[in-house]
Amino acid sequence: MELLKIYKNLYNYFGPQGWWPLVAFRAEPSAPRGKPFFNCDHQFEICVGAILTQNTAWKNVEKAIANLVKANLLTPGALLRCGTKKLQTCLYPAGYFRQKTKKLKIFSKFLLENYNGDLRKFFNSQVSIVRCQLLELWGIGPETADSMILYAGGKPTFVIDAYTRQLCECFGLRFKTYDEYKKFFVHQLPRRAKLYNQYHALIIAWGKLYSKDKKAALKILLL
DNA sequence: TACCAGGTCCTCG
DNA sequence: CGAGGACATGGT
Repeated sequence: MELLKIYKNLYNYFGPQGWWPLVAFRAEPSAPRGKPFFNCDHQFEICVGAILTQNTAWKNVEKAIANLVKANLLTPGALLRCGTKKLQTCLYPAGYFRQKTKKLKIFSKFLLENYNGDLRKFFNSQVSIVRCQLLELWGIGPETADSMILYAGGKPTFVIDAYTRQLCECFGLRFKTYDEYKKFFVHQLPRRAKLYNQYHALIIAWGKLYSKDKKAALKILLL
């Protein structure tokens, strides 16, 4: 299973994937040197999206984020101050709305208390520390933490999700833990955020196809 | 009508 | 540890 070759096959088929699908703020089209440009607001939206999309279709997450925007709640301070009932109503379409309300509150509180709500400051800390801090928070597991670090922080951390495991499974590969999957990928790929970002996004595109048309999806891998 | 979607936490053996 | 269940809505 040659990961770079698979990457190329996926890239050739699906083409370059967009940056994290922002709802409230569009990413700047004229980013310098192809680097994604985002500010604190983008970063926070990405983190919120990462939590809301846990085991949930992105379509439903979009509705919830749109509600947050309309209610002017897309900052750590506003989320923390917002009443639980009101926040639950906003998050309702994303499912697990009681749990997710709690998760967003806890995450916002953490950011405010430790980084004054400044996402840039947070992600500029050492990656291993950022990851540990995220994992200590209730409601944030390894995938959500890595998504935040990669997509909001722009740091090279490979994200493993259900589709990634599914792809490995196609090659008869199965590991026990999240970290074992991660090692398998990072040991074989150049350590670059851009690559990790595209690769993960491509795997998602592939996974969605796979769920509809296994044959077509398998064919792409084996080109 | 069931089953699943870019997981995580809790409980029980 | 590891399996099994709970959490919840919306699309197919």
